[in-house]
Amino acid sequence: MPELPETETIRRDLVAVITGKTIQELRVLVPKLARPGPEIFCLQLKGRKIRGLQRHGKLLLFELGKEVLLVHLGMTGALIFRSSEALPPYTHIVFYLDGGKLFYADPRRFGWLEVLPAEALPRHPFYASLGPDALKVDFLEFEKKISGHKRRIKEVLLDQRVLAGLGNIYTDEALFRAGIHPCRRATGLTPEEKRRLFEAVKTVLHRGIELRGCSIRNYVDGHGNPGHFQNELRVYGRRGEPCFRCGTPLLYTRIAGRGTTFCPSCQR
DNA sequence: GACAACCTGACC
DNA sequence: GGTCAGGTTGTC
Repeated sequence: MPELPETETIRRDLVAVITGKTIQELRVLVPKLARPGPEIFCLQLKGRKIRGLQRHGKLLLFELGKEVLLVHLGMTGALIFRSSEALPPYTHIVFYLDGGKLFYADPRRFGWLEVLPAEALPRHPFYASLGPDALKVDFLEFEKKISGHKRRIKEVLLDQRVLAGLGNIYTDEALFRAGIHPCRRATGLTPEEKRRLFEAVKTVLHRGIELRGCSIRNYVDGHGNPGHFQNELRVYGRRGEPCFRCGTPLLYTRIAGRGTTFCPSCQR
């Protein structure tokens, strides 16, 4: 579900309503999602004040003073703030704050939440493996990170160790806008193509945030409402349909285990 | 690299 | 019944 723009939309929604609030009580309904385990999870979080909410790639970081809470939304995770009791479907964890509730809902349960001491964050295996945030890199760093890989460019863009935040939708959309075939080797991209790709990545991510995320299936923002980027998709989910630019039927293939849609004529 | 695994649901 | 799905990890 959530790539960088969806995660950022949720972050902005939540910052406005939970900053300064205290976790008074919590309920864990699906133990395996609460790391390192449900007991420690509750013990460490109860009574903590939410000082801030950061994001790195697709990862959310709740700043709680001595502790930090990491939340990865996986494929279908959602964080929904409500003042009413109404439990969203597939709610697995509930945070009772002073003035509202924060629900973690996730039909497929691929997401996870983990509490750890703030000083241990730099050694956290997942956090430490992440490359720079895709929205924050400048061109020089972008070029440095994606160059030198023999792999196909789509694989490289999806690799969170290279850049953090791009997922399947925004990768396909960026490659289309840059006019680059997803099977091209990263090594073989010309400086001009890298520049176009950099600009395309920034454009789709910013536009995704502007439209509050892409709700094709499950995604909802921090208040449970869908986003609108799905109305601006040019290739993702359009296999077999005519390219908006040249009319050629869009092709579908599989790269790094992910469905990939592209225009064989516009993307070279 | 390709593929299965973790899960549940939607769609043909 | 089979296929596919905004992610990540671990195995041949």
